[in-house]
Order: sequence, then structure tokens, then C-alpha cells
Amino acid sequence: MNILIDYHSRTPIYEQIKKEIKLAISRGELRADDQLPSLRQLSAQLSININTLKRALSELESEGITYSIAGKGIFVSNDNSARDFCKDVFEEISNCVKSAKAMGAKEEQIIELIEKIYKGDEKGD
Amino acid sequence: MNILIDYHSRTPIYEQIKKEIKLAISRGELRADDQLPSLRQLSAQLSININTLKRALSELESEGITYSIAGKGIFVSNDNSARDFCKDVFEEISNCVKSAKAMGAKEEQIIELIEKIYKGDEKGD
DNA sequence: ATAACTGTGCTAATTGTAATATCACAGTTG
DNA sequence: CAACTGTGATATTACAATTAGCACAGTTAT
Repeated sequence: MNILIDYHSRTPIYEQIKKEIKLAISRGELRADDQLPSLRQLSAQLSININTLKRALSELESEGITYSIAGKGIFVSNDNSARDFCKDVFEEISNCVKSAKAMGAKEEQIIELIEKIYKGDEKGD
Repeated sequence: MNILIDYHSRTPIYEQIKKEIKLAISRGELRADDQLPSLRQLSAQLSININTLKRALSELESEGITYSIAGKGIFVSNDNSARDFCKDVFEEISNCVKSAKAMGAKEEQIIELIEKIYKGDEKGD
């Protein structure tokens, strides 16, 4: 579990955690039924309060991405292969591109930007 | 001035206002030295406190997008033709696309999304 | 000069939410 | 039983967004 948190970011920590875990699953670092580090363990490791972690994991659970068993731990759901993690991101991209269009951005500019990201070894955050 | 505010949005009202004004300038609805409606007028029209509006306009001013004259009003700067309004949006798109890439999205999917937005008559927000 | 506008500056109160700090409880495992 | 797990509730702190209200100064027309 390699979770990077920007403590000075505008986006809440629990949102960052949710995203990082989704990314880990997408990358295959976390697979079905894999057990996550315990909340207290993560809390110590990341210096984040257990309540904040709990919130993130609870929301992931209500999204069906993880499941938890009291006394045992938190695990990755096994129906994530069919899951579309990109849905939200695509929605966000869509909104941004619409704004860019309204601001006069040319389609080629945006395409070029995307090609650069996919061709280049640009670090993903 | 056709400003749409989502009062239940997570993004602050003053941010939405800034964006709407930038859009209006981009679209050519607001041109150099055009006078904006007065703060009190906007406040009444949008049911938004004058302080919130003031914050938005002050930030736009420090970005050089507008200028204000005490007693007269707030006006659109005249160096906006050379301005790159898309900069922030491009930054945002870049981050989103990087996330999408990390989540396994294919380049073609994103390109296709963009083409659809530019070809279609999709409404921009 | 006065009235009616304009933007500006300030303080205060309210609200919502993120984050932390504790504590207690219940299930699991050795 | 001991040591771990997640869960739940409460209280508190901190910060940011928003609103309210007031006072002040510049502009403009009458």
C-alpha cells in the first residue's frame, strides 16, 4: 500500500484516500479479497486519524468497492473487475473539456495534451 | 450577464462566479472596458451576498481580468485578448486524464469523448 | 450641496465540514 | 484471556464559506 497524501491540498484527506485505493485496485496492486492494512495500522503509518480513515473506507464500502468484517479486517470486493472506476473521472473530464471549449480552446490543443500524457512518461500525480 | 450558480454545489460560490465571468469574456459577451452590473445589483439579482461577490471580483482584479474604480464600477480589462483563460482548465484536464490513465482508461476512449463534445451540440454545463 | 449611486473596508455571527481525540463495545484469533 | 480487528458515538478543534451590517470614500446628476 503506497498511499500519497497531500495534507495541504484543498481536497479532503478522506477523498484522497478513496482515490488512492481505487487507483491501487485499478493498477492491480490490490486484488479481490486482498486484505487492507488495519485502520490502526494505516492511522499510524499515514499519521491520519482513524476516524478519517474510517470515513474513507466506509464510503468505499457503500460504493461496493470494499467490504469489512468486524474483528477481521477490510477487504477488496471481488466484483471490481467489472467495475468502471473511470466513470467519475470521465464525468470530470467531460465537464472540464466543455469549459475549455466554451473558453475557446481548440479541439487539437486538448487532443495534443492527451497524447502527450499517454506518450510521455509523465508522472501521474 | 447570464450567470448560473449552483447553490448546492461543492465548489464555492465565489469560484463559480469567477468562472462564469471568465466564460462570458471568452464568449465575447463581455468585452474590453465593458462595465459589469454593480455589486449591489448583482447581489439582488443572484441573491448572493455582496461580500461573496466582492471576493470573486477582487480575485479577478488581482488576476488582471477586471479593474475597478471606486464610485464608478467594475470593468473588463482590455488585455484579455492575449490572455489564456484556458490555462487553469488545461491544468485540470491534465490531472483528470492522468488519473484516468492510471485507472486503466485507454487513450482512444478519452479522445472519443472529446470528439463527441466538439462535434455534438452538447450543452456546456 | 444634496441625493443616489458606485466600490471599499471592517467586524461579527453563522454555518458546514474536515479532522482530531477519546472511549466503549463487539467480533476474531491464538 | 490477551491482542488484535472493525464499529459507533460523542466532543472538540479548526478552518472556510457565507451572510449581515455598518461606515467611509469616490462619482455623477440634479
